[in-house]
Amino acid sequence: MNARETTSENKFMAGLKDVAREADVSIATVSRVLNLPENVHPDTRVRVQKAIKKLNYKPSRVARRLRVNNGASNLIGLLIPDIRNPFYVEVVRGVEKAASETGYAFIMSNFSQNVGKEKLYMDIMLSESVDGLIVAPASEDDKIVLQLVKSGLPLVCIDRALVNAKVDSVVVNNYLGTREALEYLISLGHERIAVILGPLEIPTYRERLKAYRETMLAHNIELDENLIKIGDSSHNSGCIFTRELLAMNRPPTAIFAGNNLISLGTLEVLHLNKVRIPEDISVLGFDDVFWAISLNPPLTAVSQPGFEIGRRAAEMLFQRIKEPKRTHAKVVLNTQLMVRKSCKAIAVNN
Amino acid sequence: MNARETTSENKFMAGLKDVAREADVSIATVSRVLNLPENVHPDTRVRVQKAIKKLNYKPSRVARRLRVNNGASNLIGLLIPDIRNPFYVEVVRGVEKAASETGYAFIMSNFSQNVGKEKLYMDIMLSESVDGLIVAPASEDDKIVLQLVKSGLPLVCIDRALVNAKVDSVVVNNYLGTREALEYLISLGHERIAVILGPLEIPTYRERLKAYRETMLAHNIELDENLIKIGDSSHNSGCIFTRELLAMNRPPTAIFAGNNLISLGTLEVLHLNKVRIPEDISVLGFDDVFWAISLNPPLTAVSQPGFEIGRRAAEMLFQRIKEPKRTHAKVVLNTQLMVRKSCKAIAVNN
DNA sequence: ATGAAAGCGCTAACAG
DNA sequence: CTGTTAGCGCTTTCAT
Repeated sequence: MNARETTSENKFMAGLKDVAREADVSIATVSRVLNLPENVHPDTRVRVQKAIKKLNYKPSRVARRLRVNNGASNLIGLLIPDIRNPFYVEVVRGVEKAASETGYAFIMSNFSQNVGKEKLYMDIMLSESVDGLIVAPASEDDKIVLQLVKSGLPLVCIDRALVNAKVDSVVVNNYLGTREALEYLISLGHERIAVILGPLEIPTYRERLKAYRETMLAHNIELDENLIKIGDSSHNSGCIFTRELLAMNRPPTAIFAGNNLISLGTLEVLHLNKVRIPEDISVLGFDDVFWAISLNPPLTAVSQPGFEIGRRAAEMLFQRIKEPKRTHAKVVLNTQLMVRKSCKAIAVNN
Repeated sequence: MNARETTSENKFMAGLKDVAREADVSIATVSRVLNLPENVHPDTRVRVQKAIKKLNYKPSRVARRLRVNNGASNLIGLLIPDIRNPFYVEVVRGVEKAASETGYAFIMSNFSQNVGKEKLYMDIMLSESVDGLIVAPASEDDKIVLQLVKSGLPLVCIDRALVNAKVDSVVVNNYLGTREALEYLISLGHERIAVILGPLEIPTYRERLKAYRETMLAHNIELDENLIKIGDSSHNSGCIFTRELLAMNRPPTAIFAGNNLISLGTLEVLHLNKVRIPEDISVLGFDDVFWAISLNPPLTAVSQPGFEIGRRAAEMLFQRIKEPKRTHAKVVLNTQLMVRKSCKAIAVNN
C-alpha cells in the first residue's frame, strides 16, 4: 500500500507540505503566498500558485484556527431561537449573505427557545473557536450571553437587546411599528382592539405592549384588560387566545397578532369558526412573511426587515472582530406597515 | 498585568494544561478521564473532574479535530438548496435533533440552488474537516457531490438521490405521493387537472411528472400537454403558470402544485382573481406546511416527512462515519395525503 | 526573499 | 494506572 494517493481514508486534501514539495519551496513560503503574497518573490509566487492549483489545495481552516489566536479563523456562530419562524430564516439569509461575501463560514444553531440548548450550543460554538457570535438572547438579562459579552468575545445581539451590558445590537423599532399599526386600526374606526403577545420576558413583546397601552391612551380609548392576551410566541397561542376572544360577550373588532406564528393561529381559528375577515373582524399581524399575500385575504402586517437585520448584524460583528475596542452601537431598524386586505373600516353606529 | 485571568483576550477558555496543573496530574490523564474514563483510577478521576468543573474547562473541538484523523471530530455539514422552503427547515430541525442527541455539531449552508455557492460551501466544509455531509444534490448527477462520494467522505443525500453512485440516501416516495393525490382528485370527478412543477433536472419533479402521466393514463384521461407547466421551483413560478392556466379557453378544474412555494403562488393569483377555492377550482399542493391549515381554505396537501428525513439522514450519516464500509442504503419514506378543504367534487354534467 | 523551528490544544502510542 | 512524547496542519518569529 503506497503512502499517498491510495490512503483512501479522509486524506483527500493535499496539505501545505505537499504543495511545498511540488513547488520546491518550504512550507513557510507556501503559507506566505497565501497570507502575505507581497512578501514573496513573484517567480516563486506563481510557482507556488501553480502547485496549489495543481493539487487542488485548500488550507485547513481547522489548523489555522488552532494556530491563530487573535481572530482570523473566519468562523462565526449564529444562535437563533426558532428556525420555524420565518422571521429568523430571513435573518439567517442576511447573515449568510454578509458572511459569504467576506469568506466567513458560520455555524448555526436553533435552540428552540430552550435555555438548556442555548447553553449547549453556545459551548459547542466556543469549543469550535468561533471568532464571534450573533445571538438573539432568550431574555433581556440572559445570563449566559451576558457572561460571554463580559469575557470579551465579539458578539452582537439581534432582535432583542441586552440591558446592563455594553454590546452591539441590531433591533427593530417595535414601539413605533406597533404604534403605527394600531393607529391604522384606530383610523379605521376600531376601538376594541385585542392584542395577543408572547412572553413579556422577551423585550420585543414588552415594547409592543407598551406601545399598545400608550397608543390607546393617546387616543382616549379605554383599556379593556381582557383584550390583552399574553402567552408564548407559538401558533398555538394564537389559536387559544383567539378562541377566548371570540367567546367574549363583547368580542374585539380587530385583533393585533404579536408575531407571524400567532397570526397563523388566529387565522386558523377564525376560518374554522367561519368568521369573515375583514367583514366580521380585522386582523393585523406583527411580522410580515413573503407569503402573507397568498393568504385569503392577504394579511395586513408590520414588516420587520429580517434579512437586513441579519446582514447588519454580521457586518457589525466582522467590524468588531477586526477592531475589538470600537465603541458599541445599537442600530435600530424601522418596520413598515404593509397594508393589504385583512383590515376594514368599521361601520359606525350600526 | 498578571498572566492568566486578565488576558482579556480570547483566552477565557481554560486548557488541558490548566486542568492538569489544578488536579496535579499530567495532561494525558486529563485527556483520559475525558475519553477513556474507565482507564483511570477513580480517585484521580474525581480529582480531575473536580478541576474540570472548577475551571469550567471545555475541550477544544478544533484541536481535537486536527489531531484525530479517522472521524471523531463530531462535526457534520448540512447543505440545503433553499432555506426559505419550509420543507427544508423541517429537515434542518430533524438533523438538529439527531445531532444534538449525539453530541454532534453541524454547519449548515444554504446554497440557494446556486451551483457556485454549492461548491464554495462544500469547500468550506471540507476545510472545516467535517466528519461527513448531508446534501440535497443540485441534480441527479451533481458532479461535485459525486466526486466527494468517490473520495470516500461519508455522505448522505436527501430528497434527491444520486444516480451512478453508491451512496446512502433518504428520499420520499414522490411517485406514490403524486399518484395518491391525483387519484383523490380523479375520484372527485376531476379530469382537467393541471400540474405545475419545478425543473426536471431535479429528480423529484421528474418522478412527480411521471406519476402524473401514468396516473392519467391509467384512468383513461386524455393528456392535455398544455396543462403541464414546468418552471423553477419558486413562488413566482406558481404565479405565472396559474395566470396562464386561468387564461386558457378551457381552464383546468384542479391544479396540482409541485411544491409549497408554488402552491403559495397559485393561491395568491387565484385570490387576486377572485376565483373561489374550491368552488371554482380545486387546489392540491405537494408538500405540506404546518400552517396549511391556517390558509383559507385550509390546503389539501401531500405531506412530506421533512423532519423525519433530516433525522434519518443524520442517523445514517453517524452510522456510516462509525462504520465506513457498511453497504449503502436508500431509505424511501412515504408521504401522506392531508385532505382538508381546498378540493371539491365536480358537479357532473352541468 | 526564504527556511528552520516552535508551538496552538489535543490524542495516542509507548514506556514505566 | 499514569506520564512522556510525537505529531495533526498551519502561522510566525528568528535567522540567514
